[in-house]
Amino acid sequence: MKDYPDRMTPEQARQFRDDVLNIVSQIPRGKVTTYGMIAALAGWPSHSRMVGRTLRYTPGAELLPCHRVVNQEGRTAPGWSRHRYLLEEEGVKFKANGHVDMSQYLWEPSVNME
DNA sequence: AAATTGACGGTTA
DNA sequence: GTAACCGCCAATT
Repeated sequence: MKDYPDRMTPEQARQFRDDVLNIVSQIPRGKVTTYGMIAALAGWPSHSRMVGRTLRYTPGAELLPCHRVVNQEGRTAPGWSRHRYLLEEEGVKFKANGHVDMSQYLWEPSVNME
């Protein structure tokens, strides 16, 4: 059963975009979060791909700590070599398999939004 | 309108 | 660890 609309209204799309950018900007230094987490916080679970899309194609995402967003596996973004470097610069350690140690660096989002 | 494409998530082998 | 699928959904072809 889909508990979501078939298609986002432009208004919802705008809201979603704003929420995503807002959430990303709140990730503390040295911590990371996941695409799915952000999507859920924005009120649209299962829109994890849209989060990545937003970060990739939204001009100004470079001003945000978008490097603190990784997938749930702890892997860095494909085709973005700097990603890992930027995280290591903040003290985030990577496991031997090249993934972020999520159990240690995953950001526990604060519940005070809306 | 149908198929393909992703800065994804999850399961199975 | 890798690889192959499947589900997801807006954008693109």
